[in-house]
Amino acid sequence: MPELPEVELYRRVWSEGEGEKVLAVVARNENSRVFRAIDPQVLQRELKGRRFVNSEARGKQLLFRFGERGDRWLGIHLGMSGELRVEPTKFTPGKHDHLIFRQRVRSLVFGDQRRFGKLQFAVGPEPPAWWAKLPPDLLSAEFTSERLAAFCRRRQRMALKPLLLMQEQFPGIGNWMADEILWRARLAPQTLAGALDRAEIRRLYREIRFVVRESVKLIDANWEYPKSWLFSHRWRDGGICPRCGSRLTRAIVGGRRTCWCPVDQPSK
DNA sequence: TCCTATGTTGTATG
DNA sequence: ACATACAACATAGG
Repeated sequence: MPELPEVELYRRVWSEGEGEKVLAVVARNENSRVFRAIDPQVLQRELKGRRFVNSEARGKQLLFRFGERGDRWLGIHLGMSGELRVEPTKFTPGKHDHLIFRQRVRSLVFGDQRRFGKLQFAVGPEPPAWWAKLPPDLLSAEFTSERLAAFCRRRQRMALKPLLLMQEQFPGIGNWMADEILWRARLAPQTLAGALDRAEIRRLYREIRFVVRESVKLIDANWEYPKSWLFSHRWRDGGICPRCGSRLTRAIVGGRRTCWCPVDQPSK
């Protein structure tokens, strides 16, 4: 169930194998939904014997580059339950392990229990179109508060919670990050995007950037964050706001589980 | 048994 | 055509 920082963590896991060849490509459960966009046999033919060059994460999307010319591109979206692991060269794959790259001293494994994940592949000198057309990174100069304001105007009837989950504008933001951002910006999740004034847009912008930047910096191996964040208090009923001590509210907003502080984030 | 799940997408509706 | 809402996808765990 990875969001931006967890996806980046997974990228780093596989990066241990960068610079080394893929000796064998093992695709299992070939009818699995994770292969809906590619033919696993093409993957085997095109990547066997190729060097794993490098990798990049943008939002929840991952891109892995292979080949002496760097012209083989593997895209991975982890969906709800995807994971990337490193295992010994010879290990017995589990039921949910769909793709394995065997290298000299390790195996790179893609597993996905619920199979909402998606693999993509392309050959060419440049990153493929589905990668190049991804929206600007939230920490880039392209993501400005003016851009955020324009999006809020266009989606003025949408509540902030589902708004922040729209990957076309907020790549990498997921359910917990959206709650964290709104809590820090002191905005109720049901607030309509079109109702924000200039100062509120500014706050939302600042906290989007803060949560993206700091979560990547602070995430640990257990996927945990400081207790001063909303993060660890939002999962179960009865949680307490780590800022003001009030009882947190949990409800479905925009179809998704949402947690907020009714005192710090009052409805208008 | 029933309910839940950190995501995306296709379809229906206005 | 555009914006919005929601079921569907597949599976395991509490």
